[in-house]
Amino acid sequence: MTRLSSYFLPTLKEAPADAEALSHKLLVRAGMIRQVGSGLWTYLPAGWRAHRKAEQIIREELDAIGGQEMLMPVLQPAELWKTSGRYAIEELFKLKDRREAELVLAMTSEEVVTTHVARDVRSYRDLPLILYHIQTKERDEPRPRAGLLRTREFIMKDSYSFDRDEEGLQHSYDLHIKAYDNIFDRAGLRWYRVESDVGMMGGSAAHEYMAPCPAGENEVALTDAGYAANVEIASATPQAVDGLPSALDAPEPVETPGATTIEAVSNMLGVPAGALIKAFPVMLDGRGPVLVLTRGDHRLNELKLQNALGAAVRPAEEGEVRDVFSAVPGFIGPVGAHVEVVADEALRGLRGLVAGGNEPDLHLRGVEPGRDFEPSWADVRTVEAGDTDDSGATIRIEPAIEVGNIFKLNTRYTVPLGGTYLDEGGVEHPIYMGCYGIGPARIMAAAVEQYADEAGISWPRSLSPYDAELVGLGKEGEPAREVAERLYDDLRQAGFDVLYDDRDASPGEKFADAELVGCPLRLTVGKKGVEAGEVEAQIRRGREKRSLPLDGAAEAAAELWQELA
RNA sequence: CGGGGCGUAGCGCAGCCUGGUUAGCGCGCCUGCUUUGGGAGCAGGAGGUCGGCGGUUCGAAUCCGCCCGCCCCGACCA
Repeated sequence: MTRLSSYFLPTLKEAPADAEALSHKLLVRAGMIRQVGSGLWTYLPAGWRAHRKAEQIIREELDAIGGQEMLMPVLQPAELWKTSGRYAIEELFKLKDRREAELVLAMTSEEVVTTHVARDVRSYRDLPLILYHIQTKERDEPRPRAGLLRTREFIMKDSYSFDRDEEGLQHSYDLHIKAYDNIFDRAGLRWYRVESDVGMMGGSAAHEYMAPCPAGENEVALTDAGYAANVEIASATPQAVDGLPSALDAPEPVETPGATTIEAVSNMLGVPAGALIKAFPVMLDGRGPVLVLTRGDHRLNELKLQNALGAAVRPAEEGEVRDVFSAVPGFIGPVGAHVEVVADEALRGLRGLVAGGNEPDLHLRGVEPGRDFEPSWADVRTVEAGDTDDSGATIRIEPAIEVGNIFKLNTRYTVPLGGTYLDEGGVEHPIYMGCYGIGPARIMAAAVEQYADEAGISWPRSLSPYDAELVGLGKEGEPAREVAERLYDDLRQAGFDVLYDDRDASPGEKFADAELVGCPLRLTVGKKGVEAGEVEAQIRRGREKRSLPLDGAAEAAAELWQELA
């Protein structure tokens, strides 16, 4: 029984002043969520129903690939995290109990699940396994934001696969791709599966599922030819430099007083920014100084640089530029450099470039990589809209919400935590592992972001808290109300989850609330309709209205429902 | 962590600069009557430690100091 007259669905005419993202504003206004603290949210009854719809889709698809649902604790011994090497993570909440024993609040559950597998899996006969749970996660985020998009406490489905070798892991990974594709299709989202960073903590492959929308925190590079990657790691063919100066036989000094920026040098010499070599003096963890070069119109991508060099990178400090690089800040360049030089691939083959002269107020023109200095080459720049993929298709860049990710961990956790098995010959091997996450709350937020209109939320029918909202007009005791009551029963008989607006409120208020809350179908029973023998149906997405016969309205509504997205 | 902003009734805001009786407005809420196909009308009513602590002052929402909370941009997000 869900009658609005007694249901806790506190809708608001105005959004909280500090809400910025559309999903944040609408989920609050529609009475789905309320804030408790920064990054801490309560799901009110209707919001929780939507969340559970998302969970259930995830559960069914994970079960379909052989996943086994379980439940692990949020509160975990610090010892496990010390063993795995993750205890130092700043986002990890750490605490002590009354006996001063150290505990953590889990942000994911690799340590615990691996411990169970390590203890109880001994034979190749016990593998493969896919284990998952849908559990609260805690993260001490530096900056929670945008309602449900980035919170300190949230519910996540995390699954873990255990296989005897890389081939098995690949199979489990492929199964998850299949499950995830189904999940996001069923959730009604527009989504992309993109290549993503494997991180510093080991692992050999990773993909993210991205739902494009303006509030997204991530950027994805896409082409119509099917290229899809997180901008963090995307690669592409750069656009050519227009107006490159002609080549010279040897570099030639040119006075550039006070010109320490790309823009200043470019203006002073009358050459495009792309004709410049941008030089970044960086310090490499455990390897010392490196001079990194990109084209002047390109941006260095620190993550790609770090991955290319295989070590953590930090910018050199001003003193280091002078002492270690023997260079002048603002005029640093690769010709005659005393340190290792790494050049971005986009510079390869270019001639007639302008580079810093390593002396105050001096640049060199006619510079040619490979002739005037010998770099090692790497792809370390950030791709841009307008670049092209291998097939020649043009890159576009869209903001997106990360709604899921899949990750090959290999033996990153099984080795430190002792996860091994014996093969047919009695030989011990480490177990190969994968981990796979989905945030149901982000699915909700992405659905709101992607489909909302000026009137409010428009849920995909698979996520909607209720299948339909029934609006009964008129006063209690009037014939229209009795008809509405009967239809309410019929709809429930027909298998609908119905939200019935039986409040003593004006029609306008009821319609506005129904559209704000966003059920895919609205059925209205009023005096006029009853006299004409019809029920008005409104399809929320597009707000198209249709007339249904009063006799058999529930069946007609069920048919209409089948057509909805 | 760097930068910016905000904190006065459930929500949205004014008042603060220039200190001075019972701190206002709109929406929402309660009661009654009317109204009922697009956020109704009239009448009456309830609701506020002005984020907290301390200071200045005869007197502080208002001035000063410290603290707390929240939002946005950036950094960060293994």
